[in-house]
Amino acid sequence: MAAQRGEGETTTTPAEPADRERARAIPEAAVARLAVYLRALSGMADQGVTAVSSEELSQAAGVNAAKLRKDLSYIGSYGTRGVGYDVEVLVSHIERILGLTRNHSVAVVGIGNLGHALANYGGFPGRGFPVTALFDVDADLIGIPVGGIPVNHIDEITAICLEREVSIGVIATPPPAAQSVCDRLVSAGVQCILNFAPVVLQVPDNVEVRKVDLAVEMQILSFHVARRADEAAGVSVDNNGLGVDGMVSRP
Amino acid sequence: MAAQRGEGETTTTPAEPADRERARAIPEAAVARLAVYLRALSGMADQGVTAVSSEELSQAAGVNAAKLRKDLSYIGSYGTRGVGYDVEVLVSHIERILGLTRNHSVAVVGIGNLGHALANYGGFPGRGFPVTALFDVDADLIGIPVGGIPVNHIDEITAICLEREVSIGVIATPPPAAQSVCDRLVSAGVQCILNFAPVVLQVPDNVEVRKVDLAVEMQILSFHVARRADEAAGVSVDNNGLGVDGMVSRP
DNA sequence: TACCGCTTGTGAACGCATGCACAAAGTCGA
DNA sequence: TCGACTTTGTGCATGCGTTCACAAGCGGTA
Ligand SMILES: NC(=O)c1ccc[n+]([C@@H]2O[C@H](COP(=O)([O-])OP(=O)(O)OC[C@H]3O[C@@H](n4cnc5c(N)ncnc54)[C@H](O)[C@@H]3O)[C@@H](O)[C@H]2O)c1
Ligand SMILES: NC(=O)c1ccc[n+]([C@@H]2O[C@H](COP(=O)([O-])OP(=O)(O)OC[C@H]3O[C@@H](n4cnc5c(N)ncnc54)[C@H](O)[C@@H]3O)[C@@H](O)[C@H]2O)c1
Repeated sequence: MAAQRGEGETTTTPAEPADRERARAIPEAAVARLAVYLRALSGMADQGVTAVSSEELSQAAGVNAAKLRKDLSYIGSYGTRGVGYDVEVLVSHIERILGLTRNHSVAVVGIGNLGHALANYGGFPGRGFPVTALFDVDADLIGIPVGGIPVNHIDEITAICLEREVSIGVIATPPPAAQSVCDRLVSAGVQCILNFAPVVLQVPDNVEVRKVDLAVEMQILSFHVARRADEAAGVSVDNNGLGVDGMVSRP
Repeated sequence: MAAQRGEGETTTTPAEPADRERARAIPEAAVARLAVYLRALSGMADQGVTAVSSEELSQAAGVNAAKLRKDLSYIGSYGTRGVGYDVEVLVSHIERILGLTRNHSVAVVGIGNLGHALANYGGFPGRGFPVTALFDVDADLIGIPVGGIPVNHIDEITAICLEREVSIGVIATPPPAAQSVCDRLVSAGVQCILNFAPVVLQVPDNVEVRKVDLAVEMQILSFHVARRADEAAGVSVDNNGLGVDGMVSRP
């Protein structure tokens, strides 16, 4: 990286990709891992560790060392060859890249089973994600404080989100309500949404949605159980199981 | 372990792509989507829809139609050209592939905020994932039923998991306890684990772990906020930049 | 029966992500 | 000061996953 010319990206620029697209220089997958590295590094810092090698950190994060180094290279060269990385320096750079240098106010919508757990969870505020607003439709809940924050009626969502500068909306309502809640959040200027409802949300291009779908997670696990069972049973391998008449010619 | 140079010829040819390895013919990413298709299809079936085209289904699942067809092709050819897919047929084939033809008993460990929400959640049993055991260390919780299941002490985990044939273990304990809980689950023969604790779990090869890490999800969203803000501010995309003094002014 | 329009299934191209291997670049001890 | 040793940063190859594009196949229709 030292003697590089002002080109920035070394790759042979292919034709003409939209300039704005250039922005996403860091692969999404790498971003997710950076968050994991950050947590491992924070833990180390708390224990007084000041330096770490890619080998050690990769172990703590459960990834390949080469991959870790490549991930870090996306954000710059902050290591010292022959030594490793300074924990604090790395922490601050990852925090900068992830946009953690400022707080991101969070609103939770749907204060049922899951909403209560989220609102009571102490792990977010400490990490720069203060929960500042809670919403529901249930009259019995309005005004009741959960995790120190009183629940507001969903109809106040626009005003309150703007006022409290909510940047992340969490949807924990029943599936049928999810899309409408999502629309309201978007109208209120919220551009990031974390969705727990098992529904595919429709949003404008400028809004980022991430979903946490426990049923899907379980089903993926189930798939692996089934595959393992099949393997053990010696069922050679054709996904066409159910041989009934599914097997036709395949040259 | 820096590699010695004597091995120039290492090209590490895999020599022989093991035949049995052919088994994993279905990409993991596709498996996750199949679960989403399944949900969309179930919803359609409930509404009396009997046939669906790849275009319609892909829309409902929020993916590209070509990708959907390729995903479905991994499990066989069950569509009718010129017509589309029979909803029920597709449902049954996806269920078969995902191993949903039999129930998967679930145990939740750590009945705190999150554990309560999970235990009370009605969405799992209906989908073939009955929660059959709850564990905690807190004496005040032992014996109390949550979602209809009484909480047992963690020390009983092995006996109860074996007895109730638990195949999926959900970890919802504080981070420091997660690894030990995981080890206990594995000893009890549980081969699939869903982990909510922000910890990288160490497990044997024959155990499948999936993690749900809300802090990471939030940080990914934060990254996008930051990226958007940078873009809007016209900061040409250079991940270096060290904001400390870089923010002072923009050329 | 023969044709037509529609939708599937898939070969092939492309692009992203992973992992390897090694030169570059630094530290440390003598 | 020098050389040996350590660890980073990255070019490159490989493999996976996505997307495109279209022939094959099917139902409906004349
Ligand atoms: N609880 C879990 O462990 C769990 C697990 C997986 C998925 N989920 C999903 O998370 C969501 C919430 O689950 P839950 O168990 O907390 O459900 P819940 O029924 O306990 O809570 C839902 C809450 O949303 C409120 N609500 C309903 N409509 C609303 C609206 N239009 N605007 C605002 N609030 C509204 C209800 O008043 C209620 O308080 C569901 O979509 C569920 O499928 C939950
Ligand atoms: N609550 C949330 O919304 C949320 C969000 C993100 C992540 N998490 C993570 O999920 C986990 C649980 O969160 P929570 O808010 O429910 O915590 P909590 O403190 O409310 O509950 C933890 C429970 O685990 C039990 N426990 C502790 N040690 C145990 C052990 N060795 N064996 C069995 N049980 C044990 C405790 O008695 C307690 O009941 C934590 O790791 C947390 O970081 C929670």
